[in-house]
Amino acid sequence: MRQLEAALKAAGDPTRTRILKLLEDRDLCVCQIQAVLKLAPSTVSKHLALLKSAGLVEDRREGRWIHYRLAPPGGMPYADGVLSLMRDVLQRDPKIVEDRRRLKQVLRMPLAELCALVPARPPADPPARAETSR
Amino acid sequence: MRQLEAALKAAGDPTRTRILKLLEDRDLCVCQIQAVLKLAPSTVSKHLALLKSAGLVEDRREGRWIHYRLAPPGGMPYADGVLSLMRDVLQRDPKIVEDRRRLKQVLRMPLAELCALVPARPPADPPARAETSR
DNA sequence: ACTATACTTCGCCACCTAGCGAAATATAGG
DNA sequence: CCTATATTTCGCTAGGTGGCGAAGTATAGT
Repeated sequence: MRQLEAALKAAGDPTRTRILKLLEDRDLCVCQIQAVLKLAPSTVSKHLALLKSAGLVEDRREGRWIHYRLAPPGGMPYADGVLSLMRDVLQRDPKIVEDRRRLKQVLRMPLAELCALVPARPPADPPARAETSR
Repeated sequence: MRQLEAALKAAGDPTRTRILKLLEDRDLCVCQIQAVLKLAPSTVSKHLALLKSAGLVEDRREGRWIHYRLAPPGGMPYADGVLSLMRDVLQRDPKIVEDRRRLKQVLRMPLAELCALVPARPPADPPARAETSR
């Protein structure tokens, strides 16, 4: 029962729902997900950890990056059911569609470039030697 | 997306999961559910209200009693999916099995008797003319 | 009308959770 | 080893949630 609860709670948060829908098409590394969701890295990381502990996703290190993908069938007992439910759902949801659109753009650029700009800064961000602190 | 979230959150709480599994076999009134779960009436009521607002159950007044049942297909968009997921699941879970066992006993007695003893009082409860108020 | 009964609503409390930024960890490359 | 980068962990805060009891609402019966 705990496991079902974990899977349903994991899927039942809107941010994590968005992550699951993003991962439907392809594996993604944290910074790509972050670029689409526009949330702090720590926040994204926490969501991914929770999804993983619920058995809905798995991760795999690839150099400096950690790629996440939907868990394949046969893992934790209720993950399959929840994942296939999620797969059938929200295909036309505006937020999900918008996320997919943004993902397409994100996938255009190499990881190295992407992660540099991911904190969602306005395009122009001159170094601006701020000597104020210390 | 809000509706999917509501359905998943509704199903993702262990107490509400137990309620949904109880309702699989037959409609039940609040006091029957309460008798099985052994929770305060206000607590059960709140859970039922939440399940209802998520579209997972519906209610129907029957004299003094309000009966709840699982929502039939074709209601809120994601209720069906979540309900059929729930139906396939936890059939052997010890808590669920125990609930079903208790439910069988509860169904043996008429509603009138049941509700009287539901607050889980010790068997003897003398009237004790309390003239204190008014 | 009043009382009793079945439920719901309200107010409260303890706990959990999503978000952030700062600090820690891990890998790549000099 | 040292720096840079990608991700996680930690500490915090604001808001959500499950439990309860008390008070309110609705129906049945007198």
